[in-house]
Amino acid sequence: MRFQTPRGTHDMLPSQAHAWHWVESSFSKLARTYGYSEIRTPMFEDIELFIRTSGETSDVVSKEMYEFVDRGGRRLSLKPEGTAPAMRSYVEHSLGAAGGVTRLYYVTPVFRYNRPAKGRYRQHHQTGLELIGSPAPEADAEIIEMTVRHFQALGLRDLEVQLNSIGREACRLAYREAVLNHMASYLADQSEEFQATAQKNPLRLLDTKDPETRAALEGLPPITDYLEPESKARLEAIERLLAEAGIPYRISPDVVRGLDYYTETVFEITSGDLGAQNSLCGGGRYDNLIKDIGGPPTPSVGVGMGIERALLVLTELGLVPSAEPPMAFAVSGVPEASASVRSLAREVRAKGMACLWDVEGKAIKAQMKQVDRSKVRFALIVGSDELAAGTVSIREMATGEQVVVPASEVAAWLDARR
RNA sequence: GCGGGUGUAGCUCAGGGGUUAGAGCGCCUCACUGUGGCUGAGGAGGCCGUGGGUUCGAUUCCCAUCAUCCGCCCCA
Repeated sequence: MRFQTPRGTHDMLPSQAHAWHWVESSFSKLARTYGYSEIRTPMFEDIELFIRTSGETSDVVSKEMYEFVDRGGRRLSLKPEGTAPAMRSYVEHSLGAAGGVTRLYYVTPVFRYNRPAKGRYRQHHQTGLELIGSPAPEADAEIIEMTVRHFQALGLRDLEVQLNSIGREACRLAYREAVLNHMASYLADQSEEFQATAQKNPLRLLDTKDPETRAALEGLPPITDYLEPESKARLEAIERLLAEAGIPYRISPDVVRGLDYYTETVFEITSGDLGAQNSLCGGGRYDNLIKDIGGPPTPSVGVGMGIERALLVLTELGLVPSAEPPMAFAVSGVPEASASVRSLAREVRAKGMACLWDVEGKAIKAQMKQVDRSKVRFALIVGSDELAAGTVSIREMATGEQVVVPASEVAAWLDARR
């Protein structure tokens, strides 16, 4: 019996590790420059946390959670998104007690039981940002700007933020009526399931790709026409702030998001290089979430960014930098040189440079082959001549040039060339 | 959850109802004599995804299943 990764999951192989480190470290570095601190929460939570926040009727909760009952009878779910767990922790540990706003970032796997496709996996990974405790539009803009800066730092250009506001409760109720009235004759011909969705959350209809539904939506005023004055002012303020930051954006009435906790601001960034799953990130404001899970009313805004999707685009565009080659490989030309090679390797490593060697003590030819394969920059060769003279022949693999250096100076010699 | 494509060597892929299933790349050995790459000569490696069916005979045809890819839905 041979085993393979469960459906929709992937091993992160050694050949891909540096690309992941690159994205993650670029992200965390950026987050820290804005004053964000990392938070790590468990891989699973009380399932009720997600039902309360994302909403019973959301796709994520209704059909995509990895839920299970543990041996103690607790109903749990692998985390399907990053915000609710972070807010659970914020409330549980009273992270807001210090006063002012709280800025958090995270890097986490998330799990959704959906059908795998390009850019859509059952376990994928997200980087995320949460700015907790401020109703200011400057907070919304900071999150959006950071998201753009993150993708820019990785080398992506031609990014366009798709921004929208879905208003507060009163606005959404009014808009729901408007959608249902506008679509009444069209809906009458649709399946019961489709009608039920339309009743429960008419906003879901707006981002459809079905041409007939699109046609039926023709002439429907955007939700932004129904915004309360405060919401409208917020949206306009965000627009000004983005313009000030030089960030291209577009108001997209179709962007509505699939999680119920969003209020007012929602946004996405999409990529043409991704196919059907073209969203690189999604975020927005969630002013009621913390209150809904038992915390104090705490207006907040955040974003989640997909690492796999970013890597898909970056790979497509050839923007993933190649891994830095190891510095050296210590080769023993004769068996007696073995101890010298080990001590040489130790000295190089002590200076913080990578140095490999052949634990099996193979013939020099075989070792040189390993040197070639391991893509190191320098081979440090100790044969009988070098052993007698207390020297090392250093061969630069790319050019074949070779110099003789006193053994005691090798580490410094390499250090000067990195 | 629905529709379609694809599963043959480590990788990318060809093939085809009938004795030992192929290529390129990769891997191993040897030659080029303290030293990799280049070249030449050898070699290893496949229950043709899995289970059933049709057939004298299946890796090839049919069905199922699993995986994967592309759409739909949804999203990261």
